[in-house]
Amino acid sequence: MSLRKPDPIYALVDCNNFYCSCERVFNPALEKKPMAVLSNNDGCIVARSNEIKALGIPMGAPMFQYKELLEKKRAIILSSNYQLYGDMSQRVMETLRQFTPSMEVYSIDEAFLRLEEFQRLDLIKYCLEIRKTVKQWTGIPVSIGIAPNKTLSKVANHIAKKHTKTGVFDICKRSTQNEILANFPVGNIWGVGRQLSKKLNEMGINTALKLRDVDIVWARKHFTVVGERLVRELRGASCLELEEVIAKKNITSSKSFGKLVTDKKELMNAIANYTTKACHKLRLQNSKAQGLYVYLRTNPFRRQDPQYDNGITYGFMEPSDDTTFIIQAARKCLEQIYSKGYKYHKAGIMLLDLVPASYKQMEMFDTEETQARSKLMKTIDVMNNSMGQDTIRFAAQGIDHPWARKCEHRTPRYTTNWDELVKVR
DNA sequence: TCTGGGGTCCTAGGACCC
DNA sequence: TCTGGGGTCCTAGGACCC
Repeated sequence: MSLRKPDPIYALVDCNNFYCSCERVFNPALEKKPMAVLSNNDGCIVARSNEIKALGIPMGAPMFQYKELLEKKRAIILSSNYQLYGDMSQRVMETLRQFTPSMEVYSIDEAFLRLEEFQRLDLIKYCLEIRKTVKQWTGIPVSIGIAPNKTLSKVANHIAKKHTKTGVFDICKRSTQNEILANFPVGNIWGVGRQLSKKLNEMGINTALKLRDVDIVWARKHFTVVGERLVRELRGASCLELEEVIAKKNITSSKSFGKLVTDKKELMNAIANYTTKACHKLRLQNSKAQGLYVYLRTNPFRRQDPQYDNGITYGFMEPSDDTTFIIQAARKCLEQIYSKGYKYHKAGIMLLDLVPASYKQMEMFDTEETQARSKLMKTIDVMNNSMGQDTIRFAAQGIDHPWARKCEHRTPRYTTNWDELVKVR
């Protein structure tokens, strides 16, 4: 009897056209119709139904370039509804957890599952069951790729989505790998972006199979450790681990404005809002930040305007999760980088070098005041969580937000707002 | 007119130390 | 005129992902 741990088996579960599918769950009339979901400020297309993909509209395309075509095709255009998608994502992930003890939530619509424990079962059948359950419990269709590592599970998922009726594909067998990789464009591999793809193609390496079979030392020399790891994974070794708990190392909040902003007060207002949002997230993951980065920039697409792009970091004496303190720090940063006369288009903040909130406090800083403030933050979070975002706000956030952009086509937040529940007549 | 937002990892190069 | 070498830490910037 061998006590050796079985080799890993990964399944990548990926929701099909996730944002579109979420919308369709609550409005079945959208089914089979061409539809797209726009980025935060209705600027770019960030989710496309199959019908839209068929029109050749790429991911991330600026809306204004395709407006005419979309209107002609009578496409349904929606603003993004992140509260809805976030909530639906949680439901999908909870469902997936029923099927394995080890899983990594990789993004809002993807999760890696480890399935080697279930090898005695027919894994394809098992995945079909997963797929059916997710659909039944949440209404969201998913595709599943089964493989010996993450990179190949991405390949398998791609095949599952595009070339199967079942939505499940297994690439564990060597012969299957040979066949699939030979026809898989190198640029579609996870981790091969535009630059790398261009370079590889120029070298004549245009399929995943060709990349798999290059010399490993050569791969390292030309494409660093990243390239070496890629090649190893294509060969079937598992180099990227499952990361079950991922505490973020930084938290960002930034947005481009609805109009160009010149006024320092308005900028401070926006920055206070971003800071508040980021601090809330920070406390949600039980972290504290050790520093802050604040940046401002003009619109690089407006060639006619003088350009400005500047940021500044601010280190804290002590890790903090206190919104009031961090807003003050952000104010100091803004004072330093604000320059009069520019038309600003975007501002953002980043909470840096996060550490666990339990991180040992230096006694001199752990005063009654900081303890009281920490209690205050908790109270604010509890109230805002139960009564809605920004029920309690900080003065610096301001009341009017003339810089904010609208989302003109947002659907109701069916699952998270009492006022917006689905009405059954 | 209109071009997202939130992340990670890796490398190169400078500063600094002995 | 000669002008070390190795190590670490930090930061900026590039590339990639969803």
